[in-house]
Amino acid sequence: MPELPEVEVVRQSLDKKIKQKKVKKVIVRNRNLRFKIPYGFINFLQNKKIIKVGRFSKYLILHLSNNTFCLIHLGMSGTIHLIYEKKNNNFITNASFYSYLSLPKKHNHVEIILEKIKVVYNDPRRFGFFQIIKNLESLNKKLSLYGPEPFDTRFNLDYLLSFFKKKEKNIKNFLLDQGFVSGIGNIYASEILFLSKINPNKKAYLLKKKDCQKIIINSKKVLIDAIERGGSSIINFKNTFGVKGNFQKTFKVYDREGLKCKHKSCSGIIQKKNISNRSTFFCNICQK
DNA sequence: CCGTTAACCTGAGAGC
DNA sequence: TGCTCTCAGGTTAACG
Repeated sequence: MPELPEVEVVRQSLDKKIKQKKVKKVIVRNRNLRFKIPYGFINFLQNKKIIKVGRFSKYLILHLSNNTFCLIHLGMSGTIHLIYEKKNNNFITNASFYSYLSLPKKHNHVEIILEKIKVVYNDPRRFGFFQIIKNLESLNKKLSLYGPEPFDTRFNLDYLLSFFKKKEKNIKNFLLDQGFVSGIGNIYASEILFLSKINPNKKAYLLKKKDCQKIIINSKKVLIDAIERGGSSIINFKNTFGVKGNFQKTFKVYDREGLKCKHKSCSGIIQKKNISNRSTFFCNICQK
């Protein structure tokens, strides 16, 4: 589900609604996520204050009191929903809220109950995970394993050219490689390469300066546009209030197999090909 | 070191 | 209706 823009949309509403609130109770219904939720998880969160909600790449970062942190990764199908408390310990429950959202309630694996509001983590495929981090040093160490986000000044021409040197791997795979650049996923990789008129199969070492510049510019552009439109909702992405994003309505290539290329004066038809087990959409005519 | 593949899961939709 | 098959926003261990 979630690439950087979707995670950012979730972050914004989470931060607005749970910042400065204290964790009253934590319920773990199913600890078998991608990584098993550690047994100390509940005690770690309990009674801590959520200072703010941050994000790096596709991770949500709960900044907690005592300089501690909780990372949340949404995997493929994770969503986070906020539920308000009506009266004392009486949260708006199944009947109204869940039918309204058509949420598969059985996949609510974790609940974090705060003052007047609770955070519910729902994830049918269980590819997402939680991670507790005990100090700032450990957080930085963990995040340093990832490449810069496209917005980072380190994501520049020199960086791309030196990274691509002698690399046989195709550019599509590089955009998905979180050690190279973090935050881009399968949808936005296709979109970025389309705008840049670069063929996803192109080997990285063959890319020219101009190509790299286009990739840098369009990576930022695509992600920012997507954030502004509330992310992309293909199957089940929803923000914390159960509302879908809109970026999928403006896809230029993703999910457009067999349709006309959207570049001006190009007569191409969008193709779908499997590259490294991921669907990839592109125009064979204008993406060289 | 480099690049690719399979595996982790559930559910939706297509085709028969 | 129901069965089988394919596919889905991510990551990573294991392999050649």
